[in-house]
Amino acid sequence: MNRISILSLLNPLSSTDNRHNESNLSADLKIFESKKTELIRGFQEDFYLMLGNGDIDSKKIKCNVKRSRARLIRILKCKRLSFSDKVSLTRTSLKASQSLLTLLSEKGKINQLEIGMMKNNADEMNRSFSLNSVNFKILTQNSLSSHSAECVKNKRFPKAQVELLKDWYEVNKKNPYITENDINNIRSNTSLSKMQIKNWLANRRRKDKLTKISEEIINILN
Amino acid sequence: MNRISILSLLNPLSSTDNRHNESNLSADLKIFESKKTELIRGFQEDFYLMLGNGDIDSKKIKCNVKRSRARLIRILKCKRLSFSDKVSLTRTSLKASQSLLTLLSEKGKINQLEIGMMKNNADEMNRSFSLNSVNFKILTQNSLSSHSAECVKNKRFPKAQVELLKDWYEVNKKNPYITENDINNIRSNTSLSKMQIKNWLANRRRKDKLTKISEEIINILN
DNA sequence: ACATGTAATTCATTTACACGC
DNA sequence: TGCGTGTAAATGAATTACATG
Repeated sequence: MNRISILSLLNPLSSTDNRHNESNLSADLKIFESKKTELIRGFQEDFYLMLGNGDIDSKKIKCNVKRSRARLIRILKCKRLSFSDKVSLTRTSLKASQSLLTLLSEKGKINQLEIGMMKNNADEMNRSFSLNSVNFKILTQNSLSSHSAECVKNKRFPKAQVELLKDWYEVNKKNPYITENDINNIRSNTSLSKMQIKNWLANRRRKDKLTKISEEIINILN
Repeated sequence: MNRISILSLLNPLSSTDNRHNESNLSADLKIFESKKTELIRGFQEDFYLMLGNGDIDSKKIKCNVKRSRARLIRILKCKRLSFSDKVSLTRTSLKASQSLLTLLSEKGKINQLEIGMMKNNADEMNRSFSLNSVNFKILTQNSLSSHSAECVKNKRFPKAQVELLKDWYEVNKKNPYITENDINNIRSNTSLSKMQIKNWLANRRRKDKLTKISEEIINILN
């Protein structure tokens, strides 16, 4: 995922899409351009808000992300936009989010974050789009949420971190009880606490067990 | 799914499980028997309540089903019960529900109903058991719910009826617009109204369309 | 530290219905 | 009327957290 240039974000009118460089803009093209400007202006405002003075907590970030998401969805609802225009706007939005977050991170405003929509497999992407709305959300980490008193619990772990846990479980299926060593290993690669790793594994073992039991029940009932 | 005999339901003490016909009942066996009696007594009470005077509306049925479900779950929590005992009790419970509902139907108290748990494929059954609780619920039909002012909407269609709709859609995928004739055909085999069938198909067509669109987006974004 | 019960939350999906063509 | 589309409401499986023994 390429980042959008900070410059073009801060000055949306300087960012032009190559597809639309011809003169004699058609009516639809004008609409596209105005929507794109509207989109980027929104991000521009976000930039100033977020990069200004004052601390940022997970609640503010969450609000920001919700706003961005709502903005994109609202803009995509315009019937005059063609399909490929919508794709283009979605890409722009993603890039802008990514840039904003990266910048925040670089400025030391936040520690670790991920945008849920930047998923690396097509399956996930598919589901994101499946309801005709775009789900992109930010998953702030423990380090971040612990800053704020009214932090919003993020129930779901980041995809990549769950993958790590799954991998460990698959390898150690025969004896799925983790050692202190392996816990530290996972902790260093994730933002999960010791307790979270243990809970995850306990829940995972139970899941396996229940699956086995239900298979037995089915056999018996059949 | 065999029905339990009405006689044995109305007189729980006469119903004995073959497995437990030996004398010299062990302690665990006694527990099993007492739990089974408890279970059936519950249904017995339900029988009298439901078959007595007065009309039955969907709310009453829903209450009854909730109560039955809660009863079974409570009983299954007993740690002294072995796994196969639990299976046996679950079967008994299902049979009793089925019998109760059939009887109600035959008495003209209700028109059409189904117990959701009586699913015909293992996959569903698997999921029903997967959360360590037993989901059986009753799906009352339009004809039933229209009786009652405070009827509870049943959002989900019965599995089997959805299968019919899916079959029709698969066959007519090229031109998924149903004729009056086919609607009547489906109506005669289901409890669905004309509107419901049409809505279902409209929602189904949309689903297909969105899937195609999201695939395109993925291709473009990749 | 563990299994187990269960609360709280999230999410995709299912169904229903309104509006406009 | 039938249709596509937007969207509300409900459902239920799955995820995470925490308490108890």
